[in-house]
Amino acid sequence: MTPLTRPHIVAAGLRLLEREGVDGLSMRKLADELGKAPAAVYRHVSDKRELMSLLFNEVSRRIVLPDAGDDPRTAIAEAVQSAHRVLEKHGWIATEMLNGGLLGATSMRLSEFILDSLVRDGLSDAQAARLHVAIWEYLVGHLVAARATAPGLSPHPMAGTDEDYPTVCRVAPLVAEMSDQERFSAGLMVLLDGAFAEPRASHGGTAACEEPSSVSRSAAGAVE
Amino acid sequence: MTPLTRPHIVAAGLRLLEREGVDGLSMRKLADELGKAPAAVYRHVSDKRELMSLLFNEVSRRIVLPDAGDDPRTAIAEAVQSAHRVLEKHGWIATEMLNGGLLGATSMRLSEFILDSLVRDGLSDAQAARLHVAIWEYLVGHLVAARATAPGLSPHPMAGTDEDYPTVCRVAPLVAEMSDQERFSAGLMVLLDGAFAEPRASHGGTAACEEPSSVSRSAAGAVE
DNA sequence: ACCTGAACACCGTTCAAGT
DNA sequence: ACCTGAACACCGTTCAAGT
Repeated sequence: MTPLTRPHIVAAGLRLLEREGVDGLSMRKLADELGKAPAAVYRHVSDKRELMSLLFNEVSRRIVLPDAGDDPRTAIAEAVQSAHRVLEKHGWIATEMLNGGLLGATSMRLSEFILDSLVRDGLSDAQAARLHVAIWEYLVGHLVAARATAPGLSPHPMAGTDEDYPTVCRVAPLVAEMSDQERFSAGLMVLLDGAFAEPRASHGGTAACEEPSSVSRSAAGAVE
Repeated sequence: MTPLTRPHIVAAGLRLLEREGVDGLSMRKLADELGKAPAAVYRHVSDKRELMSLLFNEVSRRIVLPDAGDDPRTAIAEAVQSAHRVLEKHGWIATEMLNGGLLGATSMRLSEFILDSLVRDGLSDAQAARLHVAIWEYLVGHLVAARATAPGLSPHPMAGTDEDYPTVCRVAPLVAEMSDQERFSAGLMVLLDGAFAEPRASHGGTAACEEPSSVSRSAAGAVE
């Protein structure tokens, strides 16, 4: 009836994703959801890959960046944690992250924010670049790992773990007790601890240990 | 002719993966490679998911752990870098990491090694658990991100980046100059810097900054 | 036991043809 | 311009039947 538009397609895609999960989203079902023939979608979207990219962009638009002016360490922590909260709700993002193109448009906002904060704080371009990549990769890895460990997807029951891997067995319950948020924040804090312990390119003094290590806890607490 | 065995299947799977990539590996093509009907494979392997799990295990067997006795920071760096080198060669591992089960059997060796090293060094179980998860997630994230950024998969050419994201544009070339190994090591070192700057549960003194920060470089150099 | 043939219920994508 | 019908070249998985 009414002609198809990209916004319609994106909305229907997200609806389908929410209702049936990643495996429930096919070009055919999408067309069905829109009341059209499968081929009709291809007039407006060149590819399934492009479709997923549009969906990712729509979701990542909801990442909120804190006001500039905060201490850069806290600001970065808040921004990345916001990204985590937004993306974590959509399991399919981890799945589609591998197809490339997802790292495109909207996530640039986050990248710019992180890099800018780091450079403002006195890191060299090279240091900032390295750290930014590390943070991004950690976020991606956490999303993927959380997905792989998700209930119902637990790895095959493994034999003889107790004798062969005593430390793993002793420590594993501790990890299970932590919420996903806690796990993510803990790792992010270690990463930021490492980054902000590095010597600055040009700042106050030589200052390798300029902040007490309790900052890691307070920065985490500010967001929770 | 000769009856099928799981080792035969695994070997054929890896052959196919190497020759044609992830998309070239289907149950049907695998059966073809083995000279059997598609259904024959299901006598020996219950699932495609189980097949992928077997393949992952075969590959991750090649991860080499350093001799115990080294300084734990260096030991962990070497072990994780070995894992990186082994897994990085197989792009399909990132793709299949999401299906769960992959984190099962063989990768336990690496986990046990990391956790044991950390606990021996004086970290509490809880600290070790958190850090181990962070390291693992960083490794996964790097593999996935490297895959997504791989040549030929570059994100859609984005419009107007230069004005909207000046820092990203200035810094991006610096990242492109780094090899994959360098990128990975840089992030890993930041992570370990953060971890080993944390206060120990029970060790020598209070010792928050017990090592000079140049260690981050030397640990990386020891492996290259 | 081990395997085959044939089918079921799907995919993404294309393309001539319709309005 | 926008859409449909029908097809092409695939998937993973199952199951009765063969040897």
